Amino acid sequence: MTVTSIDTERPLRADARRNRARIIDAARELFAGEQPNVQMDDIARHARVGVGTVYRHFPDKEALMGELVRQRFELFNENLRHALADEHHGAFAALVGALRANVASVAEDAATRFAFMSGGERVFAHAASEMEQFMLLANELVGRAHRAGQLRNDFQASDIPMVMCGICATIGANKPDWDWQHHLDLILHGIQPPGSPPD
Amino acid sequence: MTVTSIDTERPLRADARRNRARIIDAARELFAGEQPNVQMDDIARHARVGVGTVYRHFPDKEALMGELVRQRFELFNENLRHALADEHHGAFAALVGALRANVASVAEDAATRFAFMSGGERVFAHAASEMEQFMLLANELVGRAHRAGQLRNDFQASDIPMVMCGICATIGANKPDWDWQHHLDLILHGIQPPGSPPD
DNA sequence: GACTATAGTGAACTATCATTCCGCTTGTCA
DNA sequence: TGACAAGCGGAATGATAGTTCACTATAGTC
Repeated sequence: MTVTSIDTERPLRADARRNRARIIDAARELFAGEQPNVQMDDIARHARVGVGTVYRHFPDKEALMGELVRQRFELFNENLRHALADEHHGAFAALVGALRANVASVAEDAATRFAFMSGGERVFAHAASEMEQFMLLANELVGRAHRAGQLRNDFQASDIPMVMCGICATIGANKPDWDWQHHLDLILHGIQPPGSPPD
Repeated sequence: MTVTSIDTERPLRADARRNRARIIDAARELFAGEQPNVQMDDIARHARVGVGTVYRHFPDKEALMGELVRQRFELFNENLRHALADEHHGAFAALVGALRANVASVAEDAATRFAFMSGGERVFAHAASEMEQFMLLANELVGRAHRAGQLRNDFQASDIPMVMCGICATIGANKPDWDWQHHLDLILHGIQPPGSPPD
């Protein structure tokens, strides 16, 4: 929980702040799109900015992708917190809801999918603290479902990113007859305890 | 089922036949290894052959990878045929056995994993007939398990490559605390009908 | 309005790899 | 054992894409 930014450092100039946001938005949009290979020049052009400006804000491509991943993990964490706050449904339903939301979220973010699939240590490093938070929340959610007897004994919090990685691959393969919702459903069935009632 | 090779074409010269095999072996070994980016030069060097020789045998890198994928699918198909021939176990157990064998097989073949994950139409095209065969066998195996009431209604043969793709991603991510056997187990639990007895 | 630190620009540079090309080598067969 | 088609080698080529840098522009401040 250490704040790495020095408090004495000046705030960004107005135009720089604006451009930084545009770059991130452009990158997000392009990574959400069809083409698998998003290039720095593309991002710069789409943000209506020179490549040099992109490099002023991010030391390299991985850092930019890392920021996208970081922001995505913030969304993931919101989903997990929302599930933890849910009093109306059971512990398992809350977990399922969070997983569905996360998978839907990553479905529109090729950068994060890429990070999941490639191991991408460098990329993940930028999001280290959000990922740490993610695992804490996931542990909490999984623990609750276990205590309620609604989860297979051998399912752990660390299985969540693994399973998400698998579904990222299915999404990214972009095969018309591969239904990643269905893939997720199979897994959600699989993580219930043996002999669970039909759903 | 069309044979594209012309029967009148000459057999390869002895040295060429030997080199072709060495290239394929070298490629297989390198793709089985650690490094994610296998280059044509690497393959040539590892096969103790010039790059030009690699290109004499395969028009491009995708064709070489395609051959690896084709051979891997031959192994997959053997696994499926073996499962279909199995009289001693139930239909579900046979399916499970085949899936386990296939996943174990793909675990040592980054080229095929890559093909699964990237969609890789060009690569898969080389293995079209083996894949067709694969789907036929998979259909047969899945149909049998369905008829025995041992499989979720919504699980189809086309889910098999999808699920394998997901596990390929888990394997390829190469994270120490991600256990792809466990990933497969979760899915195998998930494809049983609701309310199945504990296993 | 002038000053200057901060920011922006994009052509040029660089690294990485797949792929080609052509002179040389070697199986094969009469 | 010659002839020569088939095969080989690997430096050179080309394409792609990330990154740099010398220069220009401008927001913030007095």
